[in-house]
Amino acid sequence: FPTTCPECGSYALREEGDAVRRCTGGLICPAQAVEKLKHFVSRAAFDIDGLGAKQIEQFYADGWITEPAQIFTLEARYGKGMHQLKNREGWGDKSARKLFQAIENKRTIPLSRLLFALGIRHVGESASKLLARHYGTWTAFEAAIEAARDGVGAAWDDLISIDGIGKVMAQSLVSTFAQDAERASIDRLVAELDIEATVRPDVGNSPVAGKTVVFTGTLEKMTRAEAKARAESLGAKVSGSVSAKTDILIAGPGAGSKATKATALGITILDEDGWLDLISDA
DNA sequence: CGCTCACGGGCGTCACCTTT
DNA sequence: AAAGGTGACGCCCGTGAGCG
Repeated sequence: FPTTCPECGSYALREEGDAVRRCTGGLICPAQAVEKLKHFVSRAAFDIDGLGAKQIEQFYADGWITEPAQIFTLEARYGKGMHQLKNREGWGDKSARKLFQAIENKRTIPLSRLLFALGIRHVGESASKLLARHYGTWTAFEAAIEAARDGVGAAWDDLISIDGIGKVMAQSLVSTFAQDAERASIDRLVAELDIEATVRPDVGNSPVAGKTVVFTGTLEKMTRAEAKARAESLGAKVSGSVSAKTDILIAGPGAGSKATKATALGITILDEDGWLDLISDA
């Protein structure tokens, strides 16, 4: 990407000696803006079919999409007329229609995905789920972050009381929402969306409630994402790495170092069927 | 029909945040 | 301070859609 940031004259990240400095240009930094957009459409975020890193770079370069909210106004702006999407090189009528449909499909989005998609420092997929579960709705979340702005008081204490959220992450959230330009961009996005509230899972008599589980290898009866969602809905914590705190490793064919480590640590290892048996009563 | 790209599935590393 | 875990990488592969 040829353009450099007018603030730092460089790309989003640069190294100075041992330190990695982060451009503070925010939204006026093209390198950051395009990376944020790529993150926005990535798998665990909005996951819009037909809109990947490559397309984002092109749309950004042409000024068609410069911030997330503009994804949702793309059809209104380029669905018809002289300069419409289906006339672009590499695009035909079919792919254009599919993209517009894929975008419409994601206009309704779970709160946790939206939070992750915002690309706030330190707030990844896991932290986004914690926040969504804690606050439930966008309205509640937004109000809480604003109320926590000064880093003191009940809202701040409540925020850092969430298991897995510390001061660094809390500060990152608060300062993002305190930046006017950033905040305005988020508001424009939210205005385009229908955000689904998060319901706390009813753990009930789940055999795996409170257990930490790790998946490795290939699952044959479900996808990773399905398996993870199922485990979480049963109150299990799904981690990506094996440690002494792991309760169960579910290992499919092709399992590698995680299975070795789990064996060394004496952790219960189940195959996919064993896992399905375990959770079948729940 | 060849090519490019999206996409899903996987592996591992490592800095660094949170918890103990 | 160490342990535990997350987040963000980079890398691999195979498959399938669809443009040209």
